Amino acid sequence: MYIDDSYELYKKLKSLKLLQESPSFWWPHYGSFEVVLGVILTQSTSWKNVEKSLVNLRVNDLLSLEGMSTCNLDVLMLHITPSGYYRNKAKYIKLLTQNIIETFGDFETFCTEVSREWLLAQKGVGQESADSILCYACKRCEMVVDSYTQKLLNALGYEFESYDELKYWCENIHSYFSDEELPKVYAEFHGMIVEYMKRYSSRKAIEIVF
DNA sequence: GGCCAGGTGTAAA
DNA sequence: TTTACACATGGC
Repeated sequence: MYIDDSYELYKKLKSLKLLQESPSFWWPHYGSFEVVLGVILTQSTSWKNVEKSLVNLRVNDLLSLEGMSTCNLDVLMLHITPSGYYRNKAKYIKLLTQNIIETFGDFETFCTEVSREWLLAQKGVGQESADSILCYACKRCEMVVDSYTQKLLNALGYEFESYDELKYWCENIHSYFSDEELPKVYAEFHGMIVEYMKRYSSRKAIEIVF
């Protein structure tokens, strides 16, 4: 099957009913501070391992901006050990949360005022993490693309030079939706791509559905 | 036992 | 500006 544009891909994935009907728009606790932590923790790491870390942080009452920014670094490393790269990730989380408080004061202000450039200037936050935070924590109008997106579109015959090129191809669906529904559409679009690839591409079978 | 996961920073070419 | 490598755990 040939896919003309991102809207067709979106509709196709939508018809597969890959996401559970829930108000969370794929990322658990969409729109909350917890998403920021998940974004860092899940870098090159399975979500199962991230959940272990999030449980550790939750039972120790550390799932807040203040809790994270003031937490002892060694304690933080211990809690997030299951997610791998724990030394780097602990440092990045601590710095990021401290900078959020220093620059924006609280999470709500952060969500409305933070820019992509500000996020990209933070250690441990690359393009995908910046967009993930904007899309899933701040409910902004930013599409996340990742290696799954890349692989899927390559399999469908597309080639992209850069992250941005791929992102803009995906964001082309914007003309089919209102500004109000767009953040959720992007959130769900990326979520559907990930779920699709996890299910069908694990070996070689992209053609199963397309 | 090897490979991969909801990537990023850094150093060297 | 690109490429190579380090960072690390747990599931399959």
